[in-house]
Amino acid sequence: MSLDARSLDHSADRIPPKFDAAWSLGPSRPSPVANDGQGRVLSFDARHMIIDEADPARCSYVVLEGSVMISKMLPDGRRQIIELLGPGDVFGMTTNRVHESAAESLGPVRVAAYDAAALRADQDLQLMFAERMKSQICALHDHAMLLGRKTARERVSTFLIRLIPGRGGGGCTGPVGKDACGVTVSLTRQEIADYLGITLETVSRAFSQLKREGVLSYSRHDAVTVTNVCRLCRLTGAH
Amino acid sequence: MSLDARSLDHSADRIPPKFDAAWSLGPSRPSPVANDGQGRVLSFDARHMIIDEADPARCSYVVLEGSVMISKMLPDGRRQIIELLGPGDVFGMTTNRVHESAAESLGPVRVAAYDAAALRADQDLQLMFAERMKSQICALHDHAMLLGRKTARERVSTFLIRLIPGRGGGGCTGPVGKDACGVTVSLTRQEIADYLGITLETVSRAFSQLKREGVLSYSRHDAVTVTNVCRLCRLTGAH
DNA sequence: CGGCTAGTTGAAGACACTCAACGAGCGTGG
DNA sequence: CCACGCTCGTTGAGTGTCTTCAACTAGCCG
Repeated sequence: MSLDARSLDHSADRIPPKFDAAWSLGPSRPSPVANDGQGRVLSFDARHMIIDEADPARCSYVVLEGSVMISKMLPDGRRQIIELLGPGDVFGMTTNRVHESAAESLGPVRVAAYDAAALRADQDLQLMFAERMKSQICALHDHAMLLGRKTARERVSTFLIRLIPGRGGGGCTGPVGKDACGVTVSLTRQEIADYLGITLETVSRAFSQLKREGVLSYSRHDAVTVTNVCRLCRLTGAH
Repeated sequence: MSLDARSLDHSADRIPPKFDAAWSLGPSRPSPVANDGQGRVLSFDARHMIIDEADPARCSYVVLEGSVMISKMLPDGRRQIIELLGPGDVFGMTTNRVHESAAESLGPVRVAAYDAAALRADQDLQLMFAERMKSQICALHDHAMLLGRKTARERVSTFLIRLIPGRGGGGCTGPVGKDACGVTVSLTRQEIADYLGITLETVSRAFSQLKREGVLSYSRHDAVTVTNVCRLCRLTGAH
């Protein structure tokens, strides 16, 4: 069994949006987004700030390849990672003059940037943005539930389930044969913590506990095997 | 000084979206949304379920008048209120066959319902939906920060500041003369708690503490005077 | 090998939760 | 009219989960 989720065949446009695990993948296939030349294509290395908080708002972006994380900071340094985005997802939209959240590449990434004029001119592009915003709003709703009401253990379980394409969601088919699955965790413990609204120690403890209980196994930090997906699913609080 | 925020002159389309306090108002002015007859206008009493979780997805909605709250439940009964919406805001969009969150009227409310075909046919409507989704995504980002990283006291302070139009946000002008303001709290303590991701007791304690410290004063539960808006603002964690 | 980063684990403490009692306000009905 | 029940809010006491602080380990690179 592969430890690398990227070997699984699923494209961003077929997965129900709120369980889209595209951002968990390593180097990813090009997104289905048509780029008719109006959008400037930009490439960034890993951990590069694409948008800083309070940057003047010039463009909206589409992720073409790779993963992007959206975050916000409080003046005293507390950080919240708001969204984890994969190919097809959009970011940088604002009704304000400035961006209200930062965007950073998780790995090497390619994005397309569209200024307001380009967007206004292309109706297909507008529709695509609208569709994506809908799915991302669903994901944000789910995440608000996680942040507001779930325990640390449930948060970490939910996080891990989201890494497994097609599982844990409404359209989950249930276990198919041996119910194990390998996933690549491309975030540090600190980043997972900032995403889940807990501390890195709590994340670490939750991982260790799940490992001790036989739900997970791993030797490398970033290559985790979920031994029993259904059991993990029952720990998310959603079922 | 009035205890009723509705007396203040501000329309939904001029307020920066993430600090839009339209949902804090009582009976509200009609929204600027053009209703060209394609959308069915629906009216509901207070505390009426407009959408149940897992309802088949038929329409997208625009709030015309009144306030709507969007929420999700876990199977064990834990609830999270995800969004509080006012005139101009949209809800019910989904890429799925079913709605993934519930919508309930806070007071008497009028909404316009558009099915997919109506939306596809009207480009202005699409644009309006897209613009609103942008602002609501910003609000969801802000709220994720609140839920993930703020203390109970900061959450309640943020909640109260959001009730005050034009204050607490980026475009905050600072105190103008005597820095007091009356607001109408049209949610129960339980609802505030479910919105802020804490318990009703914690909400109550936070209110009491702020009152004891002289930041707030109130005799009725739903009519609160913020005695010193700037001081409250400094308690939100955002400044 | 030393220094650095990332992760794990332990001990102690704080913040919010749970459970419970009590009080205020309101509508109903005797 | 007042008693009653009901809902909603407040407050207290005790508990628990998660945080904080700190020590320690593993892996990596010069």
